[in-house]
Amino acid sequence: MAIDKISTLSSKLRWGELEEDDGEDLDFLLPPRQVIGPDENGIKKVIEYKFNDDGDKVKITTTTRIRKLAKARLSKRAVERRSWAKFGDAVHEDVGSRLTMVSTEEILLERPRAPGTKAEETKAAGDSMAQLAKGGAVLMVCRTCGKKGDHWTSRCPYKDLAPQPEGFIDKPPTSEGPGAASGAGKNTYVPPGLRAGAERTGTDMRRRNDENSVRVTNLSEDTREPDLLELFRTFGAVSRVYVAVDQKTGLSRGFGFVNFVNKEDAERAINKLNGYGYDNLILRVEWATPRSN
DNA sequence: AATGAGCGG
Repeated sequence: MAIDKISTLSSKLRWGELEEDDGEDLDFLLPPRQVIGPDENGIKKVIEYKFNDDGDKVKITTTTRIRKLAKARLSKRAVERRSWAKFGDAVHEDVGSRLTMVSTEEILLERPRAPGTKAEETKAAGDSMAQLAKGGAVLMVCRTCGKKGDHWTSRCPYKDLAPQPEGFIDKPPTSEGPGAASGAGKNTYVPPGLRAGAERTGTDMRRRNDENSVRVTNLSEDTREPDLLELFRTFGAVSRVYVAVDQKTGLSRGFGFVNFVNKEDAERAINKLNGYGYDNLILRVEWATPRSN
């Protein structure tokens, strides 16, 4: 740092007086501060003017080296990166001017999917959009027969006729049939027991067996599901018991259903328990008609 | 007298 005396204040303006006056600041009398550089060597000069304690006007030159110091801390690679051309949002920035940018670029993530299914998906989405435009909701498209707005896959009237989905990748799906139309089963894992050629037992385990459903009416008001189970399980495996309960009052509505795994057991239960006295009432036990939607 | 809830894409 260099300090050069430039001039001495006039006798009129004594430093001591100035300080004691209302702290008046005479810096406005001084030339403005100047900053030169830093140059290519990282040399930066700051020139400022001040009054010293004796009231002399002095020029203070401060010389610092920035770049050199900074460079010493940077790795070679980091220094090299500074010369890289800017790209993206920083393309209009000067080389070396800014090291980081906040990216506003949109990144779309792709869902990994087997190739070839994309077009179908897009098309299906398009169909849905078209339906929405017409004002209809697009819930309920049967995956078995492809019919829209009529039934869920689990209630498809053709579910027993439809070809079962083929096995895993080693067996390509058939190109015709309603199953293929909906794209169901394609590249989808199918458990061995359900693959084509697997042994089929008489009962289809994927379906809830509403077939062996028994309706029980004239139950006393305090009969609950555990009671029904106790009463009916003596005839065979029971898959479900249900007692209709009023949603508001929580009171039993006096009837319920019992589902049997085996039809014969259901039949025997009906024969034995219909007309049977339970609590203080005579039970009615008969086949239940399949429930509506 | 009386025929269930809820689950989806």
